[in-house]
Amino acid sequence: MKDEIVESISALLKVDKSLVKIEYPKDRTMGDYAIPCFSFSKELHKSPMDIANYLKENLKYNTNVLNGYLNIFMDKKDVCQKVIGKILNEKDHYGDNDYGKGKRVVIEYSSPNVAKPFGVGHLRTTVIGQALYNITKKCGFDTISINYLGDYGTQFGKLIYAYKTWGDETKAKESLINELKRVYVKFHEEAQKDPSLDEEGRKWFKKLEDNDEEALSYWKWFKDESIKEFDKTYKLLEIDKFDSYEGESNYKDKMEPVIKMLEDKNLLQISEGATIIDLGDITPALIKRSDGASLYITRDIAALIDRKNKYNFDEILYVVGNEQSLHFEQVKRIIEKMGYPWKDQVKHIGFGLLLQDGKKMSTRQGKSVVLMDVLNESIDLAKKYILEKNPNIENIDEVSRKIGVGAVIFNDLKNYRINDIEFNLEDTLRFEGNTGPYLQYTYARINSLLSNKQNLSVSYDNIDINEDKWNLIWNLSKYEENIISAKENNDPSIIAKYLLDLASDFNKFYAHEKIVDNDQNYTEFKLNLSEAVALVIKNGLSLLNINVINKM
RNA sequence: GUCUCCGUAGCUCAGCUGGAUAGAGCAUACGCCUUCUAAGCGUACGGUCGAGUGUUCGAAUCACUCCGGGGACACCA
Repeated sequence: MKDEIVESISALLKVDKSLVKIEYPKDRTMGDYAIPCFSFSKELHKSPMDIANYLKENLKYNTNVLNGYLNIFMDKKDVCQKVIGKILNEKDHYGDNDYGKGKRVVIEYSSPNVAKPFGVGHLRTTVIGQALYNITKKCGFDTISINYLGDYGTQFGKLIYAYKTWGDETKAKESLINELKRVYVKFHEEAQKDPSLDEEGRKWFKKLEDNDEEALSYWKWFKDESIKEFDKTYKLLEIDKFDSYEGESNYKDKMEPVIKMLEDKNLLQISEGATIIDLGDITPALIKRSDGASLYITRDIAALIDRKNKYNFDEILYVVGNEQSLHFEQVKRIIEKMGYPWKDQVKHIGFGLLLQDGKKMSTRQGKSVVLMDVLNESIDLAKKYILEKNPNIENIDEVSRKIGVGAVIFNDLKNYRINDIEFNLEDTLRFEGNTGPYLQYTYARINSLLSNKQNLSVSYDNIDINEDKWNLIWNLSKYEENIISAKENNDPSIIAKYLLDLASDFNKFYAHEKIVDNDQNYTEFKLNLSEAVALVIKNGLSLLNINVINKM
């Protein structure tokens, strides 16, 4: 619809298409599309009003002119028939588009640390990453998800030593993660008294690096058990699987070649005993410690080059906190200095902190909060609220799980990702206002209406499309452009806001008029419209990895 | 100190690739269920868009300066 309008205007005024901007009027009653005519004014040496009036005379659309804007009114019945028809026909595929057709995107996200509980610190990367994965696929990209586990480093030497020294096999069988946590704490306590323990840790890490069998088998055991443990959290979040599980350990033998390349290109310098790359106006990157050990950035560069070779991506997204922006800037500069022409394909998708009372979220002891605990707490609270509203509900466990988990995810995704978000379980689970449960409630409401549907074909002859309905239909037609915008900005909150707006429009419609009435044809039309809304809510929430509920 | 992000209603935030009277939710006060899920809808109250200067026909939006807050800044990841 938009393209046609741009074509006609640019032809009529003989101006370049890029000059023709199509906006949405602030007030929806002013029109469906708005063309500001100010920018033509300079080009054509006429007043915006004259230009707008000229367009009004010569365009085949129904228009009006106000304050230098040309407002266009679409044929409501025509749009309505097309949009509803398209949605009911395409169902879950409504909004599919080929924005990214033929292009490949790699997304790295979640990335919990092996041998540690899945902390709430990894919630944001997980849900933002997963939403971007879903959105990207919807846009037709060939998408690859990578979970880059923190599975390497001196702490594994310490863990092996600690487990060998103080580990209890029976406890380990119950929960290896808890047992590792216990011995790791013990290690640190003992190491305070006896610093030689740190040396033991380093020795075991060295053994691990040298592929010592015993060290490797412990390490592998820790890693396998950790992944099993993570899968419980992923299952609750309904994240099936990642296309690739990698770890820092995958790159232990790929770093030397990278360092060699850097050397060959004369990029390395020695400074204060360490090996660095000078990056001009930003902080130099530390490639090797003064003791010769490699660092995080070296592994990241090795991994990046490896992925480029392996996947030949058009874009790679790193869903990692804002605080690492310097790190990624360094990575990009180094890639560029190495002579690779694709540094602009590397994108850091940063996000703000999860705060509680204005401070980084942690337990009373200052430890990181276990994500599973937060989700379970949310589910319990949801259950309590649901039973207050509806004591006879069926499938209470399933419903409270979907609402409890969905609320936490929605709370994370509803705001612009760069901003810090305040986490308050009460607010998150509020059953009023801009929340996940509000959307799920709207869906459930529509779902119960739909039992009245008779699947008749609708005649549009005597149908009145009032403001409530038109707002809804117009909003439904904008779904695809919102998905694309969410991808362009790599920001799932665009979808979340869109859905809130849509649900709000539906609830107005629902409150203002009766949907099932005596007029069979009109009822069927309103039910079709309702079903279209339900399909889009379901579809949009699924992009955010949130489930809908049929009854609540 | 340098770099960077942020500053919009009492609170949480939209709007920011410049455009028509600055929008939601929560909170507060009212109103709406003999009729489809009131987890909803509506009304009222609430704003020098941190401050200033500039660019522009037009600035919450762009640029610069300042103020306030967060984060990063070499041997962690």
